[in-house]
Amino acid sequence: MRDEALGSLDREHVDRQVRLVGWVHRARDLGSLVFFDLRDRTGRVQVSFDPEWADEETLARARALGAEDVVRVEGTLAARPADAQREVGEFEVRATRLEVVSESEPPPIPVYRTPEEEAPAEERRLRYRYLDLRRPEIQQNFILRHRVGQSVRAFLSERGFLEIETPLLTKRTPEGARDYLVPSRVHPGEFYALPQSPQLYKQLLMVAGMDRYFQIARCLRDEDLRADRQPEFTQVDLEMSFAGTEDVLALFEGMVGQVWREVLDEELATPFPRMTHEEALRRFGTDKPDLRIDLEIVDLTDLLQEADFRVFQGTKGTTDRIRGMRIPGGAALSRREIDQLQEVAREGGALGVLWVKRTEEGFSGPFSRALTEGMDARFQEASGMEPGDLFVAVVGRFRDGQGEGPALEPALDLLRRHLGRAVPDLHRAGHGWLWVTDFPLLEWDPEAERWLASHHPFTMPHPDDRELVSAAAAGNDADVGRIRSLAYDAVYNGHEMASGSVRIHDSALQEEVFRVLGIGEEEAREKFGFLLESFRYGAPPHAGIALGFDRLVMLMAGAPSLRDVIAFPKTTAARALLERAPSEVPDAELDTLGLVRRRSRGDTDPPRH
RNA sequence: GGGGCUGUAGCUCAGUUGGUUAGAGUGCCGGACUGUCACUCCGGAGGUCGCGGGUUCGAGUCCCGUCAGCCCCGCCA
Repeated sequence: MRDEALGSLDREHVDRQVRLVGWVHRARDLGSLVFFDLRDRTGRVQVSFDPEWADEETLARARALGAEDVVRVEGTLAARPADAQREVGEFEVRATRLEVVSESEPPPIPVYRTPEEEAPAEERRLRYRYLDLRRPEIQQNFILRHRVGQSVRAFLSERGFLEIETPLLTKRTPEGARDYLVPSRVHPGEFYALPQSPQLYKQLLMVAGMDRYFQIARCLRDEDLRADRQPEFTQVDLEMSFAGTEDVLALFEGMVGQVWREVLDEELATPFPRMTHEEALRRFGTDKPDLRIDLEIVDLTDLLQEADFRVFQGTKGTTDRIRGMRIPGGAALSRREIDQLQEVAREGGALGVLWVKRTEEGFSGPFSRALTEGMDARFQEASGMEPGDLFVAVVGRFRDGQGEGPALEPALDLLRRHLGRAVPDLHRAGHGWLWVTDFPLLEWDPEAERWLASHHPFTMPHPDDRELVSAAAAGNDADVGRIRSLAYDAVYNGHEMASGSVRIHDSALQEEVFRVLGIGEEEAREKFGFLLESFRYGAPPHAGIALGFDRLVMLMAGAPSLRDVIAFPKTTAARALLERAPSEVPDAELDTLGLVRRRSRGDTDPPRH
């Protein structure tokens, strides 16, 4: 049908006959002259009709063209004058033939937009997704996505990883996110679950001797959505035998490094910086710090609780802390901007934020009263405050303290990110990759009133904390919260991008961890008996990681939402607007599945659109 | 489950203190136009003001409910 894709046209084709196909992007009808831009995924080229080379019938057909018609043209490729190459590029086709291959009704949402025109409402874009996806800008995202995927595949294949698919119809996940359930027709009343991740299968593949596995795997979780969360998403999932933390981290850095080199043509600095979970919380207030922001938390409790200032003195004899940040250049913030910080701090669970400015005249602001003579010099030394700086502090309970109620790390995290945006020069460009290691093995779930695995129940405890595990398994849970694990996260620009761990491959240790988790023998056998059983027959030590593929592509593409890098995404309410899912099914079908429909009260009609 | 924002022509939006026939740009239809590239110019059609109820002499505008989309909290081992 065609000689070339539009993006393949080059100087070699000038003065030659070409046959091209594509969509009518935008038409300009000048009477005897007609121009339009022909578009396909690879590019755009102007097609021109002039009585000099086109007959009247062809001209008439060109005048009748509408946006998004699919057409085939034949003509001579011509170079265009350099001063006229705006928009449509270097070449034009002087068309002698024009054939409408497939006519388009006026599209409900435009594919071509002027630079100033806002994009159609997202609802419209999703309803007519096949039109939305024709937009060259969004096609770029999918080209990028493809290239990242290919780069990852090649990298892992070259290093001996086998790509192996794992089941979509599987068993319920006992903990964690809500499962999507699929009723079994053959076994009425029983359900498959769609996998939240291939976690158990990839460990079984290690026991199966596959040595190194990867999969660009779909994962499904029935949880509420966000801009960076979809119910079905894709992970680059991998697992390696006879490997520990260092092997996984080095491999991952190599993989991301190759992606950056091949797709973005940039060299990433490796190895990535590392910090422990404890350090990340202490210095940045979060387990996924954005290292591009040049702000760091300091603890000034010992100094400031000696000041003549009631809020500070109130921390004496408690485990409450006074922590804050020096904001270089922050004194330039307006009163209104500083007032806004109260809101930010409250959002993070603090009662408010105390602040002090240092100007050439000295300290000013709410806690300057605490900085009496002597104290001011010590504060300045401890904080490093220069003229023009601002210091913000919150007072209360932090994670490392005792007592009830929310901890204040999130308040400092929010303040840090807010101020990183608000104050000029605190936010560096670049790629802030980093490893966070030694996550706690368990975290307390106040609702369930028990300890839950913070990564998953098969995570290897940190070797230095083995005794704490044994103690906790024996019933002494005083230090349960302090047990660290061999779990690690890769963080990129403040986003959690990948998460993994060294796994337990020893039945005795696994049983101990289950006991700490309050999972009985019976329960463990019922829930993951098949995995535990496999460990009895020679399980290799193994470790792995999973990378959020959509999220990585989103950030690489500079897209504001996962929806811009997933071809057919769901709405915030987990609906598919194009094909209209979920939808009701006839009672007969439910009957086959052994299901009975029960409607909520007052809900008498199927959802409309 | 909770909070916030949005919903007016195919699309993007304006619409004052509640007041006559709800507007603009673009797209669409018709006409003119020999180098456009956001072509230009002339004319025309096009409205369930998301939906339901209420207040009012009168509602796009005020109130209540509801649906949908988006952002956030909870949730996401």
